[in-house]
Amino acid sequence: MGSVHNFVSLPSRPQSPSIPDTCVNCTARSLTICASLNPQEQAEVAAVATELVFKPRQIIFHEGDEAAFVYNITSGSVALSKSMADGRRQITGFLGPGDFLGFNARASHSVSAETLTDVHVCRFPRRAFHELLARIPPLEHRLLTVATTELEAAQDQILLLGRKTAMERISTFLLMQIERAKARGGVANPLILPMTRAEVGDYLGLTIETVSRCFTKLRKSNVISLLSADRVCINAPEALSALADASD
Amino acid sequence: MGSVHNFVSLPSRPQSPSIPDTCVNCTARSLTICASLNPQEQAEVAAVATELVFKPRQIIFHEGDEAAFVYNITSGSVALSKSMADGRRQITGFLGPGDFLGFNARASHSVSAETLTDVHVCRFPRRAFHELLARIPPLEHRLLTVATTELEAAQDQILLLGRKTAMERISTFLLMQIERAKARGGVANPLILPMTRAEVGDYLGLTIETVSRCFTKLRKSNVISLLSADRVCINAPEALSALADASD
DNA sequence: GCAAGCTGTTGATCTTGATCAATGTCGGAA
DNA sequence: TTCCGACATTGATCAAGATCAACAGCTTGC
Repeated sequence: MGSVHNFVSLPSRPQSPSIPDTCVNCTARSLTICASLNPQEQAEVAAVATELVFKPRQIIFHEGDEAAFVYNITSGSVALSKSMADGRRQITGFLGPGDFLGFNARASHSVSAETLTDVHVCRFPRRAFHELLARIPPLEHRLLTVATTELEAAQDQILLLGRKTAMERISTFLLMQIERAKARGGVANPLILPMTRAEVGDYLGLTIETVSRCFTKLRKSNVISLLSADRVCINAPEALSALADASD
Repeated sequence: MGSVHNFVSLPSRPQSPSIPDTCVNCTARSLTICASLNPQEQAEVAAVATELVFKPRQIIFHEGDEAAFVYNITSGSVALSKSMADGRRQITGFLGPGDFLGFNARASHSVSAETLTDVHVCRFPRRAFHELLARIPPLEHRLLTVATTELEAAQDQILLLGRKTAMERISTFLLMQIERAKARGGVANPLILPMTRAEVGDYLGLTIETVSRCFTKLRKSNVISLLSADRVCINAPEALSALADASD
C-alpha cells in the first residue's frame, strides 16, 4: 500500500513519526476521528491502524464475537444488527464514511456488522486503541461526542419504533437518508439507497411488503418518484416532513 | 445543607479543598462518577455541584429546553421520554441512583426528564462540567464508558421495540428490572415497580390494556404473583427468560 | 435466447395489539 | 365511614400491519 514514509524523519525528533500515505490520501479524513488530532497524534493513531477492504454482504464481525478490534469506516455503507434465536432481525443502524464501529464497553460485540457496499475501514487493535485513548485526551473527547450523538439518534429510533405508524417510519427514514447524504456532501436528489427493502424493513421494524406498499403509496401521491428500486426522487420533502410528524 | 467544611483546610495546600458533607454522606457515591475520582478531583467536582430535591411527577427538564445543566441521580427514579405533536409518548429509559442525566452533544435536551419518586440529584452547570471534563481525564473516561453502555442498552431496546411481541417485551422488561435491582444491591423479589402501567406501556411501545393483560396472563400461569399493582413476586424467572426469548 | 434466482410489487386474508367501554380496587379526604 | 379520583383490569370490537401467495422485472449463467 505505498511507502510508509513520504519524507525523511528527523532522527532528533523520534516522537514525530510521519503520517502514512493512506491517511494523507484518505477521502474520509475530515469526517473521522483524525479530524480532531494534530499531526503528531494522527501519526500515533496511524501507527496501530490497518487498512482493510470488504466486498458487499460481508460480515465484519458477529454479535457475541470477542471485540478484538475497533474500526473506522473510510468509504462505503455498513449495517449493524441484532438477531433473535428464531431469525427475527433488527438493524440498529446504517453507518457510512467517518462512522465508528465496534467500540464496546464489554469484551464482546453487542451487534453484528455487515457491509452493504464495497467498504474500506481502518482497523485498530482494541488494546492499542484504548491505550491511545488514555494517552490522547482529544481522541477520548471526540469519541465521547460521537457516542453521545449516537445515543440521541438511538432515542429517535426508539420513538420511531415504539410509537410511529408504518408511513411515519418510512417518511422519517427517507428524511434521515436525505440529511445524511447532505451531511456527507453527497447528492440528496435522487437519493441512493444502498440497502434492500428487507434491510429497510429490518431497520424500521416492518416487513418487506409493508415497506414496498408505503413506497408505492408515496409514489402514487407524487411525494416521491422511483427511478429504480434504489434511486428515489424526492418531489415533495415538505410533504414527507408532514407525514413523518413534525413533532420534535 | 450543613457546613461545607468538616475539617480545617491547610493553607499551604489550597489545591486540596475539602469534600462537602453531602458528598461524604452520599448513599449513591459508589455508583456515581465520583467513584472514579480521587479526593482532589472529587472536591473539584463537588465545588460546582448543587444538590436538588424533587417530588414525584416533577419535570426536571423538557425536551428542547436549553441544556444548561447536567445531573447525577443520587436517589430515586426518573423517566426519560420523547413526545410527538399529537401526544403519543415514548419513554426512552428509566434511570436510578448513580445514573447520569442531561448530558448532550447539542445545546438543547433531546428528551424530557420526569421524576417517578422522590428524587435527589447533583446538578452541575453544563459549562463548568465541560471544563471539568477537559481537566480531569478519568471523568471523561468514565463518561465515555457510561455513554457506551447506554448505547448498548438502547440497541437492546431497539430490538425489543422493532421485533418482540407484547409478551416478550413484558418478560424482557421484568428481567431487566430484576437485574437492575440486583445491580443496585436492592431486593429483587418481590420486585418494586416505581412506574405505572401507562409508563410501562410508553416504555415498551404498548398500551396500558396490553400491559395489564400480559401481567394477568403471567399471573394466571404462575410465572409471577402480584402482591399489589407495583409489587411483583417472580415465581419462575427461568420461564420469564424463555418468554423473553433467550436469543442474545 | 432462455431458465434460474433474486428482489420487489401487489392482492387476499389473518392476527396481534389498539381502541372503545365498563367495571373493579385502593388510598386519601371529608 | 363513605365518597372520590386515580389506576388497573377485563371484555368487545376494530384496524394496522403481518402473513401467505402469486407474479413481475432484472440480472446472471449456460
